[in-house]
Order: sequence, then structure tokens, then C-alpha cells
Amino acid sequence: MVLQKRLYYGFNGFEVPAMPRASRSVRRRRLFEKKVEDSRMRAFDLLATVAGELLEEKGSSAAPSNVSGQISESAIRKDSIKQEQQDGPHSFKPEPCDQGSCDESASVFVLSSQRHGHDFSFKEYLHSKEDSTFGLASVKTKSERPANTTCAHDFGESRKECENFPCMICGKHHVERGSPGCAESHDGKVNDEIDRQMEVEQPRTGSVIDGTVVDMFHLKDPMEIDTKPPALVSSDSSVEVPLHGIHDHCSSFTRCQDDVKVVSRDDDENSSVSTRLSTLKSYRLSRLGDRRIRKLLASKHWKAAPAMLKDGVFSNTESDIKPIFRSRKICYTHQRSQRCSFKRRKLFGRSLISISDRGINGEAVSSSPEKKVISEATCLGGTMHQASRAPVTSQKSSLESRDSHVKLRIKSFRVPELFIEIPETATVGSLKRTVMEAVTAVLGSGLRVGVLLHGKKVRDDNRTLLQTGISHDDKLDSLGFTLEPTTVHPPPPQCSEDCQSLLPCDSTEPLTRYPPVPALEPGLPETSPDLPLADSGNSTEDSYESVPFPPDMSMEKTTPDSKALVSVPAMSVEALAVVPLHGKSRRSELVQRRIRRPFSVSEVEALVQAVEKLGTGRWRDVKLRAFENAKHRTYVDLKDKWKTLVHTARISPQQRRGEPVPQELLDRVLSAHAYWSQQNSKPGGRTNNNSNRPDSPLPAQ
DNA sequence: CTTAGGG
DNA sequence: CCCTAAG
Repeated sequence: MVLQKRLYYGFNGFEVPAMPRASRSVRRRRLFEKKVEDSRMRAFDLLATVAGELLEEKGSSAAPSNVSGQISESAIRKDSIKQEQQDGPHSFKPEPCDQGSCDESASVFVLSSQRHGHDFSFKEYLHSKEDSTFGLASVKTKSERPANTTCAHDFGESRKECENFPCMICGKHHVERGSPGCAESHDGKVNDEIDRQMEVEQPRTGSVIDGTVVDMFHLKDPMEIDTKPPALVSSDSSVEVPLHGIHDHCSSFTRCQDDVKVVSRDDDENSSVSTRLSTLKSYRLSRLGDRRIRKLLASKHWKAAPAMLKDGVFSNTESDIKPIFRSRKICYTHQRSQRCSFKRRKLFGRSLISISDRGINGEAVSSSPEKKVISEATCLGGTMHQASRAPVTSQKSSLESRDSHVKLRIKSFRVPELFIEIPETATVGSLKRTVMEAVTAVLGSGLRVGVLLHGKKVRDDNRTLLQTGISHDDKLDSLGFTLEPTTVHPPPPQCSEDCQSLLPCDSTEPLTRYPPVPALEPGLPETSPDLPLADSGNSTEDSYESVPFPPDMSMEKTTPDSKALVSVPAMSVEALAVVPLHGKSRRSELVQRRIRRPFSVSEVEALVQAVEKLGTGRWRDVKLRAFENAKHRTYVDLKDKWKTLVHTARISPQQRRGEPVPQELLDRVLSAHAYWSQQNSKPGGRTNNNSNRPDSPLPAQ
């Protein structure tokens, strides 16, 4: 029946411009932390990495607020470079992909800062593929400083301790300060570790990219690493804050387009046209177990620990980051998760979104160790710098004061590769919507932010910025953020964990796939004839799918110059003291709230029509009837909308807000509401006659 | 999973 | 929209 050809597009990823910091009101929304029970919660791959700049609040309250939403890598580079030049303080140098076959491999942007005559640079950025719940990055210093310190921690072994996300804290600071213990782990030390690890791991995962070993390894739980709160930072606190940017080859959407792989095939044939396709298929198969999986996920992985909700202090930190996710909430309770799952299912409807390994691979590749890009840190004096250059004394004082804030500027997030499947007959519009959907789903299906400090992941959510050193510039040579999937994709039935680990990197298997967009298609199941409105509703629904995302979100138009300023308030030490470091809270995740999507008049009309026919109390049916294709409208949403409609209809027009709903509709709402209220209240009587379940249209209309 | 309601 | 208790 469905013989139309479908196109598969693979996006290697694209840049998502950073978002401006959300308003307090938005952030006020409580954040919950979810604990991931199953350590194996290996999300697939890391979705994005972000380079951020951190500023000490002091004096730089008016940090630049433009986000650079680079569209293409080159653009990014230029941008960055340009910016750098402007800012002066940092030297920025994109790492060229010099490796022969590394055409696709990414390049690493490195900003190094010069501190005490040493250059720091983001040397590599690696992501774990297996337990890819986390990405891993390591920082290498320009080795003027031999890596001789040794850390007692062995980062390797913990492959299975997924929960223990790898985290390395490379703190030059530490070295310089000669801190004892693991704190020393950093710089060369870590790198060595990594390199070694890589060597070891490589064969196992067999991930070789462009001849460069790009594998992942796992480190012990960062927590394990004695990341002691930075002692009051001293001296160099006035050092410039370097900006480290990391981008992989496909960091930008535009760029990815070049890379878009379009494979046209018959859905029922050539099941293995290419790796990608086969991959797609496998995913499709995996969908079969969707339900079961969801349940599993819900019960197994999402048994959130509401108890952690009160870890308050961190909430603050995270709340500030939250905006990045477009106000999406992450499931944190069992039920919630179910719902999320449900939604996800719906959202994906016939489409699954997959986040391919590419993301990770790409990232990893991008930072091939061999590549060396160390730009000399040069100029200083940018505004930001100046800010951070505040006298030590002031720094200290700021540290002491509980009001000190840390300001971060996230240049952009990178969303990993996406795969979508869409009929050839689909319109460009639907393609756009589909992509949007995919993006939305990916972004909304649960992402959490990872924080990288000096290329190392900071896993301890209970740590304050102060403790972590994020509030000290001297410790902030680089602060990075990563977007990580919170979803747990159960390993393919046929594959065991090992299998996964053995998956070749090259196979950019899509984790999610986007099926064709139904709308606009001729052969789509039409709505029942007796529901004209529903039809319109349906058709419109889809259009709603293309939720108007914030401009900066749309890949089509990104604002290159804008920069988001995300600030993370530093927490007072005292506050921290109160917060116990529960081991659990480590693996917590943020929950994002769904994006708000106001009902349009046409949607309202469809809703009204459906309710008139079905009555209240049958939201499921209403949904199916009028919003079947509106994946983002759940029956609960419809119910809620009806509730508000009734309310709206009762209040004076002046009190109404939002897109005005035609009075006519409101009248119908009241009418229907009254009718069904009565109908529902007196069920006893002649149920049959009067209101037969199926559909008893409102009498007088 | 659905409903129904409170938040 | 979210969150939940109930069914």
C-alpha cells in the first residue's frame, strides 16, 4: 500500500544557537533531579557539546549577550575568530582537519589561554560510545609541562559503571598548586591516561575513524576523583578566561546539509541499501518492543528519586542552565516518565527519532589526538577579560560574598545527527516540519546538560560552582557544556552490550528516525466524514507540529551574532554545607517542561466540534478524533484546554488573554459544556436514547 | 492507560 | 502545562 519512496536524510548535526538566559519566572520552575538507576543507562550518544565562556561576575555584569548561532562550521570559525579578535582576550584557532581521510572529521576549535606561560587547549574531545550517556573530553596542555603527575585513579576499568560517568578534572590549577592526591589528575597525566585507555579500548570497540583511533573509554566516577573544592583561589584568579570551543565536522546544520545523505528506496526493498538504511531498519524493529520498552524504562530507569528534589542548591545551578532546553522538563518520576514515554511515542508516532552515534563519533573524531591545534594565547583585554581580570582582592571578596555570580556565555549547542524518513511526495514544508519534529523530539525527549571543566566532566551535581571551581576563573580555563540524551534506549534485542560496544563507529546508526510526515499526503487516512472540523483540525494539527520555535532554534535562520548569556549563580558555601552530597544525586537529570504551544483557533474549533459530538469525559476519543495527528496534544492537553475554554467563555472578553477565540466558539463551548455536564450527571436514565456513547451530537447548536 | 481535578 | 490519585 505504502509504496511511495521515502527519502532518508541524515543530518550529522547542526548547531543550535545558545539561548538567552531565561527569565527568572521561567526558571523559577522547580527542577527535579532524576536519578538514573540503571547504570547501564547508556544513552546513545552525546548530543552536543558546547563551548562556553565563563566569566566572573565581577564587573562584567554586562557581558555580551549575543549568541553566535553559527550556521556553518566555517561560519563558526570565522565568527569565533572574529569575535575573538574583537574580544581580544583569547586567541582562537580552529583545528584543521589535516588528517588525510579526515575529511569529515571534525575540527576542533581551540582557544587557549596563556597562563603562567602555559597554554591550555582543548586537545580532544572524546565521547564514549558504549556507555555513551556521557561524553568525554580531555584536555591536553601544550605540553610544556610534562605530564608526569600521576593520579591514583584508574580511569579505565569502569566500563560497566556507567553511572559513574567519566569525568576528568584536569586542572592545571591543581598541578600548579601541587595539590596532592588525585586532584593532580590533569594535564598530561590525564591525557596519558586517556591515550593509554584509547589504545586499549580501541581494539575492543573497533572504532577507528579516519585512521585515527577515536574511541571512548570510561573513567571512574568523577566523584571518585578527589575534586576537592578549590581552595580559595589565589593569584591567577585574575587570569583571562579562555574560551574553548569544540565543534566537530558537522557541527552546523548548514554544513550538514552538504552531508545530507539522501537515499531513495522502496520501503519494502533493499533493506540494506546501506548501513544507514539497515540501521534504520533495525531501529524500526526495535520499535516493536516499544511498549514493553517504555514500561521498562519507566519502571526500571525512571524510578525517579523525588527525594532528591530538595537538593535545592543545585537546582539553582541547573535552573539556570535549563533555559537551554527550551523549558522542557525531564521526566523524573515513574509516572512522569511514563508520560514522557507516551508522549515520545506519540511524538514519534510513526516516526522515531534517532540520535546517531555519529554525534559522538563525530565529536570524537573531531578531536583526534594527533591533531594539534594550539593557538597561542595572546591578547587579553576583551571586555570579558577585563572583567575577569579584576584584581585578586576583588575576586576573593567576591568569592566570599554569597552574591557572587558566575556568568556564562554559551555560544551554541550542537545537536547530533538526525535521521528522518519522509516520502518523496512530501512537500518541502512537511520536510521542514519533520526536521523540526525531529529536532524537537530530540531536544525535548530529554536532554541533560553535562558540564565539562577543563574538558573533564563534572558529575557531581551537588557541588557548588565554587567547589567545582567554576566560579574561579583561574580554574576555568575552559568550561564546556554537553547535551546528553537522558533517554535510555534499550539495546537492540539481538545485541548485547558487547555488541553495541562493537558497533563500528562508522555506522552512523540513527538512534531515532523520523517517519514521513502524514500531513499533506493524499493517501492519508481521512477523518470521519461527519467531522468536518476534525479534518481541518487534523490538517492544521500537523502544521502545529512545526511549533514556532524560538528563532534561534530554527536552523534555517540562526542569528549569527547573538549570544546567550547563561549565568549560574554561585552558591554560598554555607548553602552548600547544608546540602548533603547524596550519592544518588549524582546521576540526576533535569526535567524539562514541554514547550508551550497555545491552541490556535482552528485547534479550538476542532476541539469544540469533537467535544460537542463526544462529550466531555472522553478525551481519549476526542484526541483520536480531532487530534490524531497532533502528536503534541495529548488527551490531557485537550481536557485541560477544554477546561480553560470553559473558563475563558465565562469571563469577560477583557480578561481573556492570548489569541482571541471567536465568541461563537466560546458560546458553543458553554453550550456543549452545559449539555454534557447535565448529560454526565444524570447517567442513570435513558442512557441509550439520549447519549449513546458513540456520538450524541449536541442537540441544539 | 484514562479520567478528573487541583496546582 | 504539570502532577496525581483513582479507576
